[in-house]
Amino acid sequence: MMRLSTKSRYGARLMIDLASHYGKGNILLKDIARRQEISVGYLEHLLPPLKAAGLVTSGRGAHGGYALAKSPSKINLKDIVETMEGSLAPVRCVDNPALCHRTNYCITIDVWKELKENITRTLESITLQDLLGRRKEKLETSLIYNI
Amino acid sequence: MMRLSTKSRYGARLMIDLASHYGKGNILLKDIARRQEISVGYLEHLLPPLKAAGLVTSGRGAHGGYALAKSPSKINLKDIVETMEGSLAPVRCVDNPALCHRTNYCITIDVWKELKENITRTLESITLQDLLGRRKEKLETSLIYNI
DNA sequence: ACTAATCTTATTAGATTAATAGGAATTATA
DNA sequence: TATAATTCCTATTAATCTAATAAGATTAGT
Repeated sequence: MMRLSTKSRYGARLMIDLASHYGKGNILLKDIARRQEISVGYLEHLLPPLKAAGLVTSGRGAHGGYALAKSPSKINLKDIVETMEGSLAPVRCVDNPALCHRTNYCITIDVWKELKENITRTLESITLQDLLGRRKEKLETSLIYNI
Repeated sequence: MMRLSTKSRYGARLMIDLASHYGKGNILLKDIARRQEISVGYLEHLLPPLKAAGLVTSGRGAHGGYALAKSPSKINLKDIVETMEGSLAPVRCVDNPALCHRTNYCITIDVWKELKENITRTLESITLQDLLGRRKEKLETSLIYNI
């Protein structure tokens, strides 16, 4: 069904949460879990790859927790989704043409490549900073209309 | 992993095959299966939804087979992939916001909507006719360079 | 030492996907 | 009208992937 895994969905929310506390030191998984309604145990799976990708830093023990490794304006959704999914290719052969012996005369592979590039560009164009701005906006309009 | 199912991949190849025989009457699954290296049994699963979507017509019994319901220039990849996948939404809540109680203040849902629209536009822009043209081109350049 | 946190690995259950199999229904034609 | 060739339909299986939990090891401040 060409669906993002929950790793990506939760990963995005996790990173937005970290972004909204950027500059305030290490943030506890426990607190993120409460705010985002995701179990600590599940969050624990999301962080190692994000750390390996250089998107977050961590500290262990007391005063431990997580923080963004760089400013929210320097991290975009492509960074996050790509590390969570492993690849943005909608079809395996796009990353590894050797998988299919038809690659040489197959035209659909070119289309799937275009689709991947398009998805990549779209996600690249949205930074965590943008998302914080959007949230503020959404919150304000919902306050106006929902009270 | 945000992958297209093989239904979409095979569906695209099936439809290109039909497009390349457009106007020549009904085409046998047996022949498509041979040319595309897909089992007849599997192809049989792909066709009912394509037929329901008004993209192909079929005839049973002797002289039976399948044909495009309209010209290759009038069918695009969005038509095909959407009927094969059921939806192009990368996240369920995009099609059905009621699934998640956070929809009202969630910002990521807006991003996933944008992603869906982007994927839709990309696939819409490529018709079966375009793909036939590309194949011709690819074949010619491969003849030049691979002999 | 104690406590609170991240880190690591294993396991389970569930959902989805891919593919096959077998037979029913249909239709031109000999 | 029998036959052969085809689409159509339903069930089943096997494999893969995903989501989520659990339990303990490691680390670091107090």
